[in-house]
Amino acid sequence: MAKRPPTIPDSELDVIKVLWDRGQGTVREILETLKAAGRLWSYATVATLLDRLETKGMVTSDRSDLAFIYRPAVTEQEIRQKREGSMVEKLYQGEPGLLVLHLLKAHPLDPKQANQVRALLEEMSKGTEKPRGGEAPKLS
Amino acid sequence: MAKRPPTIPDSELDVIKVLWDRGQGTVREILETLKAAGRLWSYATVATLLDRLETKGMVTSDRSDLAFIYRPAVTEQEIRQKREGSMVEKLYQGEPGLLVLHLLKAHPLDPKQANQVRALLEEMSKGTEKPRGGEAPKLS
DNA sequence: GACGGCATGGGACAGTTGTCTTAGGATACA
DNA sequence: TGTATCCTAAGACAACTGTCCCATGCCGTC
Repeated sequence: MAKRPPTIPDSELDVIKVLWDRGQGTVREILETLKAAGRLWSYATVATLLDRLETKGMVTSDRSDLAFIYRPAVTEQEIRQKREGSMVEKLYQGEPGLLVLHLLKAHPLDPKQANQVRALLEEMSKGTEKPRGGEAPKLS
Repeated sequence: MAKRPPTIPDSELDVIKVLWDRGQGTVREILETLKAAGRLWSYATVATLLDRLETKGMVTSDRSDLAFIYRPAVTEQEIRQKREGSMVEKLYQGEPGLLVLHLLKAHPLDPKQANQVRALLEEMSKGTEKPRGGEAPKLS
């Protein structure tokens, strides 16, 4: 039956995002933050989601006097990476370039971002022009 | 209870992708195509997935002498669009540009695609060169 | 006109997600 | 010390996913 690898469904994502933002938090703090953002969940719901995140190893908790304090155990970058990866693989034949193209066509960028993208491309092509420029493309 | 809006989970995606490729197909044809691609499912599994896709309105079927013939009722573009949209919203604060940037940083494009992207940007900026400053900075 | 195939319809079943209720322990303030 | 609070633990429950089994029906062939 090979358990499926752990994923972060949307509701859990909402929760861990709060942790990414604030660094840590108790159930109640997270609940309030979410409430402020329009996500009106019950206390128990948030607790359950944190629990599930913990069993998946996505957050850690440690007990303080009063309540458990949760902290993210994975970074937003990692999750983005993973999601992008699976999206590219599933819908773009494993070609990130296709996704980029598709995104650009579907939603024109505002000029500032367009420039950032251009700059990035510039830099990349510089790096690749005379290959082996020592990319260090590690950026997790 | 508010039924959740219909989504296409991964396994169904695998099935509808075959339909996008070949235009249409019977259960058996799809099964064989998938098998060739390494997805070894039972006949019943494929049938179930098609069934679910149909109740979601993602494919249509019509009976021929022998077997049902299925056809996609949504395009790959639409699904991509939807997935991109929710990804951008959930992980990139609704800013497609951020996703693009992130993708480029994480996976350097091969030169050909880089050029395509550049060209696209060029074209876009031509269209938007002296735009109205009104970006519509709507981001909830 | 009985048999072997392939098809459909229906259901099964465990694991995941979305959300919450409730019971029971610790805290805290009157 | 009693009562209001807040916390955790446990688990409920329906919908969705991933995968399949089986009963029953149509069809062509021997």
